[in-house]
Amino acid sequence: MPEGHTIHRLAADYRERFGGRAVRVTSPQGKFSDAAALLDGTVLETTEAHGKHLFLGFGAGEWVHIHLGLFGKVTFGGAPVPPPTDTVRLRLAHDDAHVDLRGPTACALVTDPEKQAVHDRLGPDPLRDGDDPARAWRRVSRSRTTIAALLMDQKVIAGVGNVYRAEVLFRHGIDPYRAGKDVSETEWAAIWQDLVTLMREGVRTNRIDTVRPEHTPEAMGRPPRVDDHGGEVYVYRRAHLPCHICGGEIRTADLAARNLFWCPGCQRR
DNA sequence: TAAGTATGTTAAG
DNA sequence: TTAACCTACTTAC
Repeated sequence: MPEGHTIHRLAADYRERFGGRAVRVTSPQGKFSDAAALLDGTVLETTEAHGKHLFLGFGAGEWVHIHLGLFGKVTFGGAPVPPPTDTVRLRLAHDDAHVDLRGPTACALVTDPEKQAVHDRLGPDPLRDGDDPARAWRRVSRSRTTIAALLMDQKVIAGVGNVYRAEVLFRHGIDPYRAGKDVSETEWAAIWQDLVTLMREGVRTNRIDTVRPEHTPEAMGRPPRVDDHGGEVYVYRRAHLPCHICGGEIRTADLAARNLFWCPGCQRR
């Protein structure tokens, strides 16, 4: 379930479990077999995440560039290593553990310059120390595109997906259809800082929780949420349900082929 | 068994 | 704007 927090968490998990060790590299499904053969038996030196892109560094300028897309999944497991199922694109293993990658949009061996080209086309990432929100602000403040679309544009800001997009706009009371140029610099600074906090928490817990303590089901005497997407949220996938704060009906719409959710009562144009 | 859905992206028209 | 790609799970028939 991949937004940026998932990928940063994966970078840490791959590094912790396989970093600094020689690993067996295979591609049971076959689409990565040639590259897997080249890497087999070499040491995983480092890992890195930028937005939703994951890089596994095998030294000598050899990187595996992974993008999970909508369906990709990574599962870690221990030893003994079980026989792989036929959808495993990439398996790393050593004597104590293994990890399987299934269904990624991208899994390719790339060089340093090719990796750099990926960084160059991504905007600043709230989860990368030192990334500059002003770079994103320059684009947002000059754009007639909606803030909802801009938050999903990885060239503008890297790592935000459909859940963080909907939730951060709700938390700041901003209507998703407001144009970027009509968002104030103060509002943008607050959105960025909030994303830093929310996404760091997401890396820690491996899920997306955006509801403030005073609005949780327990605090408000509501029944627990039924939806199974993992975290506690205000509007994501809550179409036609009452808003936790104003009680009005949460709306949903298609925006650039993705589901948008917002509360017209709490979010202002 | 088939259809529908999902926290994503790219390329073609 | 649409289709294509990748997987797994749920629901309908």
